[in-house]
Amino acid sequence: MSRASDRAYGAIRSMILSGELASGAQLGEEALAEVCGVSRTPVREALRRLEADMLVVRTDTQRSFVADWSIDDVADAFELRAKLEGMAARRAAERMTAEVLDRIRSANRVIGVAVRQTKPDIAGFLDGNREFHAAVIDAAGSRRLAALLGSLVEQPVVWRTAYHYSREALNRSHSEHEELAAAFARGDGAWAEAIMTGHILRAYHAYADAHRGLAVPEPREVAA
Amino acid sequence: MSRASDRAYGAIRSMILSGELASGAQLGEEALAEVCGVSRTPVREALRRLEADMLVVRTDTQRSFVADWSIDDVADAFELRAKLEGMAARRAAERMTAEVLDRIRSANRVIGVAVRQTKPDIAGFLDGNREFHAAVIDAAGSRRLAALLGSLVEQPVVWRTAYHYSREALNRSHSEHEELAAAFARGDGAWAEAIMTGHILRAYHAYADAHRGLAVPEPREVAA
DNA sequence: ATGCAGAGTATTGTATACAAATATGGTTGG
DNA sequence: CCAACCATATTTGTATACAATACTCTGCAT
Repeated sequence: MSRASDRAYGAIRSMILSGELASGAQLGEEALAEVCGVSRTPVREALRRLEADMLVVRTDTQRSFVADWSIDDVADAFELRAKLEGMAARRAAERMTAEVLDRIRSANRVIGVAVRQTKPDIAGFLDGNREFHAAVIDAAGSRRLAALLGSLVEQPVVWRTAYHYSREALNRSHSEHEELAAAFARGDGAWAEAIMTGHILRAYHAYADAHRGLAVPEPREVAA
Repeated sequence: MSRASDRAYGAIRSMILSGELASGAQLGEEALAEVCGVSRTPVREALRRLEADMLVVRTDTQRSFVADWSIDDVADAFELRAKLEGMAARRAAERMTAEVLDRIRSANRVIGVAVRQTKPDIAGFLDGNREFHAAVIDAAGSRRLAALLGSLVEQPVVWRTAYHYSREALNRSHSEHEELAAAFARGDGAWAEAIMTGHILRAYHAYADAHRGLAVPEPREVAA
């Protein structure tokens, strides 16, 4: 069984990503320890990890809060992710193997099935998408690049917003994945990088479009 | 006064960067607590932070060791840094202010003085260099980008190797800084990005050249 | 009303004790 | 001689107690 600090980390993290713990909510160590059924020690460790993930911020007086992702923060994260995952795609293409290509194509099939439903299967789409991008990052073969991207892929609000994506956005995303797979098959690093970078930036715009259409509370300010 | 965990973090970090704690050395919590004059609790926190910085690795059985930076790891880190700091330079150029430009130019003067000594003042060069790059990263105005770059700029071995840089490498580095300042003054983001990316990659080659000339022990293997 | 001072409350930081897990070294059986 | 195994020593994980720090709310003075 996993360690208490891992369980606390996972529990708090998923509460943040799901929105159960809202932006700006204070994260008291005692209260979280209660919820997770452990002592403060593993909770403290979990909070520090989440802080490194930028899902949690601390004030200058050491109080922890759920990080507040303004629309600018999200744009910033996507811009960085576009650049870094572009690099990952190029490297992956340069060292592509049959096994990895299979993994990528099988992820694409999942996405294709999800997108073609009469009512698109968003959960399936997200699963396939996650697997596709994980495969690319693994194939890039850089622990460091993988670590940097780790803090950029999971963002609160963003995945939940996928449930409001337009069918056009979903179809375009799927065809871009196909195009990427083709570039990988040819070992065309420059092309893979260009497609991937554009793909992430378009994913951001799909998010921003869906986001604008929703009644989103203004992000409240949180101490630096 | 700073907190015990901060002192432990700084102490262990500088021991790693200076080489006092060599690659592959085991980092026992008890022993470090003794050295730092604190209990294990803050030491544990420091080790987790250093792990996030990738200066420390942990085995699958939770033992901590000083990370082993092979020449490939260093190349990888520089490649990422070149890309990200290129982004930072572009953003900085786009939002340049008179104050920031002053800060950058004053850092350049420090570099210029250090480089022009009959026997180059490497410590001064490194100080000016650090300040220059810190100013650019600050001016980019992205907390997230700054956080990602944080784990890439300080590398064990690398700075120590600067003491073996050739005069040509130092002069070229200085003139590149001047060229960057000029791009910033013009607000020329694309140019600043191009120069900065090349600048970092050349810094890597200066490192690799100096490194090859030294008697460097083969990196010993360390458990994953 | 507004701002400041102080006591009292709540929260975080550190040390320590003990439990759980892992490494080590020697012994035995093959 | 080697490998598997057990007892022991070492190391890490967690809980808890207490200290230090930060917050809050009241009352008072302006």
